[in-house]
Amino acid sequence: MKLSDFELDVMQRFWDEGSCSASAIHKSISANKKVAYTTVKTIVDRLEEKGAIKRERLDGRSIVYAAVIKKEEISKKLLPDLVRRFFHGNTSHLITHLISNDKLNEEDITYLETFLADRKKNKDK
Amino acid sequence: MKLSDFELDVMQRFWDEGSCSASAIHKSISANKKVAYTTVKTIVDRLEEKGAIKRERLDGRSIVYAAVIKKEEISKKLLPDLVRRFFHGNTSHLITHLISNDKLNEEDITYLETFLADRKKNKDK
DNA sequence: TAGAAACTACTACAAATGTAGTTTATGGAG
DNA sequence: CTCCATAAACTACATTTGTAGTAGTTTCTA
Repeated sequence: MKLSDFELDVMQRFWDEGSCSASAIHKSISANKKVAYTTVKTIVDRLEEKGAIKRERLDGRSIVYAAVIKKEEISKKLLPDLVRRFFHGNTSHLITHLISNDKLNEEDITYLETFLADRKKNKDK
Repeated sequence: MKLSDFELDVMQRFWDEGSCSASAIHKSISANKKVAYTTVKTIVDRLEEKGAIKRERLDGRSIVYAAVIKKEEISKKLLPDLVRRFFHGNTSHLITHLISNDKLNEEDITYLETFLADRKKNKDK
């Protein structure tokens, strides 16, 4: 399933906040960028056509939709593409890039070290 | 600068192999998917219009183009978006996701540990 | 040197995307 | 019970993207 940027922004709301109506999505998105309600509704309609969300119930006249596809289904497609394109298919290179460029704080680093250590331990089992 | 998927695939060649002609790009891409030469040429033309590449010289009748924008310029835009969308803006989450899901081998893990250790050392200086 | 091969420039077009207006129906406030 | 704000449904349209054909031009090659 291929989703456009705007469609992804809308899915974000379903993934983060669960089921909601088109107007709820519109309110949420309006906080960041000016966009007409009907624009958002169009995207919601397209997501429904694509089978990314489905009608769950009614709240007054409002249709409450729920996500059908999971965030992971999308990221599992996007990540390998990105790694291939920008890091020669080598995940380690992406990781070191992230560590170098994304100003991780000490806490993050420690967390990662622990994570790596744990992973090694579990691997041995 | 926003580039489409196909445009990115073409840029890939410039980034990896340096300056080249439309037919060289076509040959390279043809190895993976069947596509007409003129299709590739159209993408190359669009990349030139966008200012992503420029004419460098001629090789017989062939125009040899060179990348203008750097890979980093693009990935520096895409990565934060991806992290925001799929990992709540938390880079560490993306990293642990990559470590967990992308079957890194022992070598990769060791490399990362070393990388983290070095980074810590340099930070102290 | 004449024709083939290959390359550029230009044109075309359907599908996807971002954006929003118009029409119609209705839940709910007073 | 009536009216209106609001939501759904439908329509519209410019731009971008993927895809490729055609026409014209230039370098080789036999």
